[in-house]
Amino acid sequence: MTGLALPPQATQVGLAVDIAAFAMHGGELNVLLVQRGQLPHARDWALPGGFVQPGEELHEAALRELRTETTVQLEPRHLEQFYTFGEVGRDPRGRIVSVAHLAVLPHGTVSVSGGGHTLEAEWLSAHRPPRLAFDHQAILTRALLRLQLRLEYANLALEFLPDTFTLPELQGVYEAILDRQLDKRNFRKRLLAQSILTPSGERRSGVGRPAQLYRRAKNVRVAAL
Amino acid sequence: MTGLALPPQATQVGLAVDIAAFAMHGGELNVLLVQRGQLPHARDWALPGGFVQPGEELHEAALRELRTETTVQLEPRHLEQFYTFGEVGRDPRGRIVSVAHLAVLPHGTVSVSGGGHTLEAEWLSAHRPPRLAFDHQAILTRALLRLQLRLEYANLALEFLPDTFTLPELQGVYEAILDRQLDKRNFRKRLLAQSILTPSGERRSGVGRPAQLYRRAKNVRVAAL
DNA sequence: TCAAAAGTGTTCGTCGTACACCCATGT
DNA sequence: ACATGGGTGTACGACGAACACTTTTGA
Repeated sequence: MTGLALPPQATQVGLAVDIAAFAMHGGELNVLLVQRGQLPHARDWALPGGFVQPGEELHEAALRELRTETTVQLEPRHLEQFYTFGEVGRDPRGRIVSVAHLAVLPHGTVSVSGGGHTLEAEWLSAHRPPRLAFDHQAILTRALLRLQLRLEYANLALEFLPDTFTLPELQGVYEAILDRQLDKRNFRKRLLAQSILTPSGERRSGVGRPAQLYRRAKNVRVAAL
Repeated sequence: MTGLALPPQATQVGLAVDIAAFAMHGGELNVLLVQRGQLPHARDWALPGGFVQPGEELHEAALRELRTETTVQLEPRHLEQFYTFGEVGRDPRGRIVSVAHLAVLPHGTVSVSGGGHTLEAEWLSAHRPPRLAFDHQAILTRALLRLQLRLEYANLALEFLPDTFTLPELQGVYEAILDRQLDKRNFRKRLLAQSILTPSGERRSGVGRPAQLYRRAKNVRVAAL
């Protein structure tokens, strides 16, 4: 670091992050929402988020807000910035620019509750959410688009599931994210052809015929960008 | 707007925009670079950019910086934000977060020269640029990736050309952006099948056989996101 | 034996890719 | 006539979409 100073024309704005955190619950794609405890928009639902602190990286701020505004314990399996919302009038408190992030939380991330400045935190339907504060509906819509894009040519669906899972479960994740039904035979053919799955040898019992369990093949990573 | 104030924990950071502006010159994809006139990185090449002003939208700031740092007259045919660079140490002057934009300038945007705080502005090779200041090489690389993505399923290539153009010229734009050769027959088949082009009836003479001129079909718009 | 969920193959259309020769003009 | 760049068609493989019945288990 040199001793150079910020030039005077450097506009100072509030820098925030908002997080659209997704997880699967009961076959539905859910998004993590908090109920605001402060003005503006007190008692309205909103995406978790908050101001970036000095010296804090953007993704660190996103992780911190997830942990302090909700009681999510597990680390996100995936976290990426996807768009920056900076429209002048988007926040009544002044010029606040928000770098929006998309997070995928692993299976088992169930119990959440409010913390910090929030009254409550809940997993709610991502495709049919309640009315949201600020421009958070626009942020959520864009997050869903990005998630659907990623599904196709990264393998983000695996991040929603535990280590071992069945093909019908994986298909359920795809269907919940795309919000439409898929053909079972085509889905299996396509997924198995990618050879990103290895059968674990075990089977999962329940009602009906037991399903083969799979796990992520070695050397398979989530694609970037 | 209400009288609500920014909460005290709202970190103030410098908010900037940087622009990767592309155009075709002599069959090569060029990017608009400026030579810095100030520290840090004085005399180094950099992407045009600067601080967002109070009450100014992000895309307005990008347009303003293009106009003041260079003498580009024409309006960009396409302008989109593509990533926000906010790493703590990316600028020695302090915490500066930059919303990076991708711009496409139309054909005929040739003469540029420095203005404002820049010594010089030039169109230089986008795929083989000189050494760049700050993290601008990373920004440029990401801009190129985004441009290549857009090429496929928006029709951004048309924005690089004048109203009427020949198919070999359009193919040249594709090849310059993708930085590889394409097959002439396959290219024509694919483009004509999209029915986004209509023959203008005229032909362009020169050396060799005259080429059919095309123009963008009515009702064809550049796709969003 | 029945209900419930898992598993399996084929056909067809579309799309990308590889590949070589003739055509129209200016000099 | 020749050099220069424009224009054309076919064959093949890969991939996505549509579509119905059999298998395995627990109750």
